Amino acid sequence: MSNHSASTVDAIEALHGDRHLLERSGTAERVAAILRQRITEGAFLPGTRLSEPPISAALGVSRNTLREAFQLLAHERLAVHELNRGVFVRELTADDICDLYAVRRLVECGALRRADELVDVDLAGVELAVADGLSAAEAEEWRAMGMASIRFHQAVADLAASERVSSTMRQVLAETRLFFVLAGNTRAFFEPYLARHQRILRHLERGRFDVAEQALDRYLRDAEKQLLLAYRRRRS
Amino acid sequence: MSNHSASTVDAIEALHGDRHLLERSGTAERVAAILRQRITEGAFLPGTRLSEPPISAALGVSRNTLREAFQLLAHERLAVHELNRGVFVRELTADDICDLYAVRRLVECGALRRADELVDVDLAGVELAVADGLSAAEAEEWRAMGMASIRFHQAVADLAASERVSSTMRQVLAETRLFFVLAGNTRAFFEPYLARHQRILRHLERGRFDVAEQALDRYLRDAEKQLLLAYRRRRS
DNA sequence: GCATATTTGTCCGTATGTATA
DNA sequence: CTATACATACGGACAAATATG
Repeated sequence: MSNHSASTVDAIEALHGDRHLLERSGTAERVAAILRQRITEGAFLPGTRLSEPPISAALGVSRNTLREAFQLLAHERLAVHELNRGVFVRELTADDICDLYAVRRLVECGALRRADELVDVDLAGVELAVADGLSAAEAEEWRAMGMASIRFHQAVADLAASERVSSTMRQVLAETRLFFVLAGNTRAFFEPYLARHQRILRHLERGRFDVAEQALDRYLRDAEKQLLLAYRRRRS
Repeated sequence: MSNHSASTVDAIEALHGDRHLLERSGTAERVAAILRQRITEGAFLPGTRLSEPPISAALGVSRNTLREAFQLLAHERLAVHELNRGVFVRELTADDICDLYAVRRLVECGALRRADELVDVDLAGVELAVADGLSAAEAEEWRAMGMASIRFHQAVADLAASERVSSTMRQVLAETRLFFVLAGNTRAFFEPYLARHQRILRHLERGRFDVAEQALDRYLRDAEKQLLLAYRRRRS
């Protein structure tokens, strides 16, 4: 037997999905990556102004390149740009939550429908994401589990085997991360979804894409409700 | 020899006439708007390098601002950015056509499905786009008719009443315009779709969103086939 | 409501690295 | 291999808009 386990092979295989991260190597993209992480970690809270002078000084880049990075974040909707006022970390409204989940239902369920009419569908990415979610749950690493959940949904969208569908999904999921800081990256928020990930995967493995689609649709509607609840609770 | 053909030089020269569009706020976006139009008109052909020095000189903006505009175009996929090489007008492959139409089926049909579960759906936008298409056809303005067709599909996506769905559709349709220059903005290309726009609208007006969705799906599959044909013909 | 300080928007000059003839 | 053209990134400058006391 080879010293590469099945999951290792899968992990290497799944790296193909990360190739889009390597294509960019400009400074602006690297700066954007740093800020992106800080924002999704909650270090820069929603509404915070991202001021040019201190940040460019702190990161050691010029204002010009920093502004390019800001533009990338604004395009991802993680930040908003107000003319002559600067860029701010996006503040979410209840409407944003509804809108975002409407798009996710449209794209993710649509991806499954599209995958259903393809001849060759590779479920390795989905299986890996579910396995990672289980490991994270056993280790009680709730933040890692949130990331595994993100990967699950990205993998589902990737089943459509369309570069543009995957790219749209990446954009939408980047925004979804903003909700996680809202929900606090807690166990109570993520754990209930583990079983549903597994159930959807089982449907897919049996080739029942239509059943999987319905399960995914219900899943997303429930997640939306729960997030709206957390949102209102925080507001009061 | 430079990779700027004589017609490319002419296209850059003609930019001097666009300087009057630069008067309002958001210079980078205004520059992007000009280049966007020039690209979709076919003034800058696919594969053309968008060189910083001549364009910034012709439009009277700095290279910094121009680079911001390039980034916007790259994000819309109208241009591609290659590190340390510059930005080029996107060259389309047959795979791009298939991928693009797969996304359009997913988004547009998904939007109709979403609209079906909304209580209040306003068809005014769709009706207007169809009417404009008819006027353009009677006046035999085939380029105007292409624009009306774009508006029709955007209006269909807007029925989902989701800011993000509409935004995704705008992105996809911007790319679709690249195909029009490929198909040559001709009567033969656009005219057959007029009747189908009307038929889809009639289904919507009768509240038969499911029937409209099927008609739209067939419409998009046919359009894809025709475009692939035009693509291969041009290649030979 | 006004004067001041800060910040953004935009431009320029330049040094360095990279690709191509 | 060299030379040229170009993109990348920096730092400084100034006007205009905005925020602050």
